[in-house]
Amino acid sequence: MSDLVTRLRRHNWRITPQRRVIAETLEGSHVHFTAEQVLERAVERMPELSRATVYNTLNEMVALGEVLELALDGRSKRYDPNADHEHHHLICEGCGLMKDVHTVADPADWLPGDERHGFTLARSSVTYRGLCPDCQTAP
Amino acid sequence: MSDLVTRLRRHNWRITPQRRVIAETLEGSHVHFTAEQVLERAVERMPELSRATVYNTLNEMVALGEVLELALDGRSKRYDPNADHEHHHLICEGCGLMKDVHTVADPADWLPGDERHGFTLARSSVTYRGLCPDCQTAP
DNA sequence: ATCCTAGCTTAGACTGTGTCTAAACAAAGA
DNA sequence: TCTTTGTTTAGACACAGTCTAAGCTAGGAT
Ligand SMILES: [Mn+2]
Ligand SMILES: [Mn+2]
Ligand SMILES: [Zn+2]
Ligand SMILES: [Zn+2]
Repeated sequence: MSDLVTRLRRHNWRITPQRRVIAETLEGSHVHFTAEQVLERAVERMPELSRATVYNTLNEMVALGEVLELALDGRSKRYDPNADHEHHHLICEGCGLMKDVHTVADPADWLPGDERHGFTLARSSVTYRGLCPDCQTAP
Repeated sequence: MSDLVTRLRRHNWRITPQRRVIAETLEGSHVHFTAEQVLERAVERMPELSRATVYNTLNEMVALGEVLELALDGRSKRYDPNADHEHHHLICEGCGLMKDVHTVADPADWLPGDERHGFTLARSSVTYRGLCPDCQTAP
């Protein structure tokens, strides 16, 4: 049913009712929810669910590498269940709309050796900002 | 003296003593300070300087386009006086060290037309994460 | 079946980061 | 000088997220 739940189960991590609801909420139609948005929606299915559990669970899923944590503006972090598909983000500066996008090559290839300062590279992410079609016409 | 101050002056924006101290602090040897770090250091030169003025001034410099605001983790924003030189960032996941880096091409070229969802692109930024030389040996 | 233990969940207090407000202050122009 | 407009200030406030201490499971051992 939930692909994220099956990925999580592989880490032999206990799938409690709370964790299941949180994972399934996160994976729903719209992605890139904030923790508070996950709570809001998950509470509809499990009214006694607590804020602390949502934050704890999201942090654990990030630590397991099955969810991405996006800190793209200075506001709430956003959580992305799509951690098993390499992708980047395109954000509308007008309305905040966020789309997944795919680049034609690995951004790491665009960083020459003499710009790496002896670092080992683990991951790269690209953020594109602009205006969505709606915000171009009605600014 | 301070290149940032001369850039700011072009916007016919009043350079008050407070704003000068903030701009010069931001432009000092180490870049990518948080607002609190700017305050800490600026207060050494102007003890009566207030926290509100630091936040106000940094936001104004960002709005003028002369300072970049970086929200790369979920913690404090960082302020980058180097807004007139296109560059990206390489961050150590061990110690938080942040280096400026330059890519061999414009990241906008890596995003094909059919991945733009009708957006107009305004700016692109790449964040590379990994381990710095120190953190590789002493993890 | 019962007990034990480790892990999970909870409410609410707490912290860090940033914004807002209202009043005092400063500068520039008439 | 007087007026007007913009700037600075202290502190209250708001938001996002973490921590704590207590209670609650679930599963294993006996
Ligand atoms: Mn995504
Ligand atoms: Mn920089
Ligand atoms: Zn938009
Ligand atoms: Zn390091």
